[in-house]
Amino acid sequence: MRDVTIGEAARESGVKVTTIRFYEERGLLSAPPRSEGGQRLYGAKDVARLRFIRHARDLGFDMAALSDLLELAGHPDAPCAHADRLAEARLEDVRRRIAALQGLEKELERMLSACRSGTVESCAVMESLSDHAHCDGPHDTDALKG
Amino acid sequence: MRDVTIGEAARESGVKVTTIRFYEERGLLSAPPRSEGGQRLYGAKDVARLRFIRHARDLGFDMAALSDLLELAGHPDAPCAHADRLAEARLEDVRRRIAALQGLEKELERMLSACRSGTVESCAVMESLSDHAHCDGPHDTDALKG
DNA sequence: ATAGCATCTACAGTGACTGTAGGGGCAAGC
DNA sequence: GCTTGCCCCTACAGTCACTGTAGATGCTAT
Repeated sequence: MRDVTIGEAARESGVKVTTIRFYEERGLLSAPPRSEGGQRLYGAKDVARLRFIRHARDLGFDMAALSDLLELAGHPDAPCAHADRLAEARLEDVRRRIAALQGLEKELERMLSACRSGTVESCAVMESLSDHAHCDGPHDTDALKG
Repeated sequence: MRDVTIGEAARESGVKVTTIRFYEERGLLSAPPRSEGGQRLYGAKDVARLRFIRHARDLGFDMAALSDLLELAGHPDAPCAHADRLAEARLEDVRRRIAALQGLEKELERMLSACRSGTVESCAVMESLSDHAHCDGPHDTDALKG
């Protein structure tokens, strides 16, 4: 378990140097020992923890959930129901986001397919944005001009 | 075109009171006239502009794109190619996010379906997070934001 | 006149970083 | 030994698009 500098830990884990220091400040990572010159020295466990963090962040877990997950990781004998719940909450959130984005995709497609590259006045994109029929309330396209 | 207070403008447009003031500060909305008591007074055009802003924000346009769109809205004779490009960029971004999130959805589903509610040590969720095999490729962390 | 909500300004806080300024550490080449 | 050049250090400001707060004032209804 040789020690590596923050730069190498960054390269190995895929977490940026500044972000590693930020995680240390936020307590996601404990402060590592330092070299005589004051540089941080990381071992293999730290790098593994960084990779864990990065993977979880990539999956959309926020830092609060990450704290929980890292706490759990330190207690392998505990029941995993908690981790399970966190993952389920993530999955629900991801599905909600997908549904919302697919709605946007449809609306943007509709806007673009109707665009005839004329002037702004008759542009479907602008009309679409002025038209709040898909949100709520009345619309008044003319009121925006001038 | 009767004038309304910020509260009513908020109700009619669906943009919160504080957010309206924030937009004014950022120049998305020009400073409206005031009542004798110093309260902001909005006309129908302002409310329409707020609805336009809200709709565009809902569709994921950021404030820089919004400035462009609002500028365009003021020049109805200009060609609409610019608005078109903005919408296309939005659509591409939305599709990238959807693809990224569907990847996450699959991974989370896999994690959860393998979880036997045992201990953390054998929990598929934790294993999955520790295992970086599924995430070596280039990453699009942005896909998770917003 | 009073109650009670709406509005005002000004500023701090959010999440998860990113960027900058101004310095010091460290290995290689001269 | 000295310089070059990259890596690292701390501390703090900036990002985005708001949200929240405090304390004062305006407006409306009773």
